[in-house]
Amino acid sequence: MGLRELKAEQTRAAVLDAALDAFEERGYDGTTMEEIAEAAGIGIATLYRYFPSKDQILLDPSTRSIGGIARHLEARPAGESVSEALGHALEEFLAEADDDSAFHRRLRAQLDRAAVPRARLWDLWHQERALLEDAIARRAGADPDDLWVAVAAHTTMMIAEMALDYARDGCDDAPASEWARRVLAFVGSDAAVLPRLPRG
Amino acid sequence: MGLRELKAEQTRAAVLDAALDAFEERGYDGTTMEEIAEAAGIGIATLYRYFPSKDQILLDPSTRSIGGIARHLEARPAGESVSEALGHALEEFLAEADDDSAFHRRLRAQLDRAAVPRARLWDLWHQERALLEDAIARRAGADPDDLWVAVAAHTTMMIAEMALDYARDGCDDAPASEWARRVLAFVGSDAAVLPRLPRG
DNA sequence: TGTACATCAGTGAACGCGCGTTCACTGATGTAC
DNA sequence: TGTACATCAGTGAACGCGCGTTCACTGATGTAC
Repeated sequence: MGLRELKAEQTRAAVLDAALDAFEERGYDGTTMEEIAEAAGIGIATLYRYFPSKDQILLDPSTRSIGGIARHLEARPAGESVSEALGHALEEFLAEADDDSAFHRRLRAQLDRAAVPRARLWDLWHQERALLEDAIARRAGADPDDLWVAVAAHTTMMIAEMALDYARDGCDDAPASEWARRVLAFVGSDAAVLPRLPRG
Repeated sequence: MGLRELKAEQTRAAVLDAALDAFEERGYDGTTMEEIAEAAGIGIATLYRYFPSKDQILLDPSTRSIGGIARHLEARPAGESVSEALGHALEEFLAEADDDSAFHRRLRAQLDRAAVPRARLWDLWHQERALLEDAIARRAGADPDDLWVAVAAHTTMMIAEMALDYARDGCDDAPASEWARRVLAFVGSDAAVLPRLPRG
């Protein structure tokens, strides 16, 4: 890595640091791009060179990790069934989240508080699910439009989302993968409480 | 209803009409509040008197119908099990959506295209789910923080979301309740493809 | 039924604000020879 | 190793834009008597 790239990385990190501090202190909407630039020690034009919009500052790590579950699924050995491979992919994805730095968690907390970035994050989750559907269909040799494929992807993402939520805010310190196990115990068992539609 | 309220309703409807036309023609971001006001035949200050922000124009019907599933659940007879009552509540909620006017569908299509309103809509879904959790817990006499309650609410909302999505964009003209049945066949059966976590 | 007053929708111009863009430029870093 | 040139990060001021707010005001509708 040349000196230029090194300095660019440093500048990028300085912006993230400055922005996070400012957001935590004054909130996302209460912080201007000018203030972020000043705190990061760069000019406003430079800031926009690194991040094309304010929300991209918060979304930077999320954007980089898009497609994670699908990639994990594709990396699983061919011998595993779809369920097994999906379980391992989910496990690995959640383990990554558990390993996330405190910095990532702080970013994520700010993400949840600001409407526009949150909308973008949801868009990313939607993309993640679409990628997962493709990966499931490929592994199963099924049509990506098969309903069971969509259901499998939706369910997996729902479990992932609940596991991450509870690992972050839940009542004990269990890691996300443990929460996924607990959730799954209620989804996949005979004791599951599902809506029972009338006139079956 | 007095003359004042009547005129207010008319004005509100005129704004929604004008805004929807404009959004469909030039997009949400490509339409200014001034243009909407002019097309609705009112002043800009009046427009802000009716809708405190641009996104609230698109969210108006969604905001009014918040808490629908939970209300349906609470209206079910006490004799029904949680699963049965949840099934009926879901069915009734989806039937309402199927009955929605073409106008509502057009609004919803624009909602899906604009980031900020979409974020607000997701917030509303989140609230809807929280209300449903409370309603489920009350009916079952359970603690609202029980994990099975959250799982039941999440799953129900997931099914509702998928059913509405497929009813809107799906490959055939089946109503949302029919799509819910199809989805449920993959969630609640032995054939369900769920992630199987390792080291159970 | 009429009168006097209260209430409130409607008005449009002016404004503050911050996002994101653009510009012509400087100077540091990288590279070719 | 030095020189000449290319590349590109960084700059800051100025700007366009549209959202949402505020203001003092008009006039229609509602109500008390």
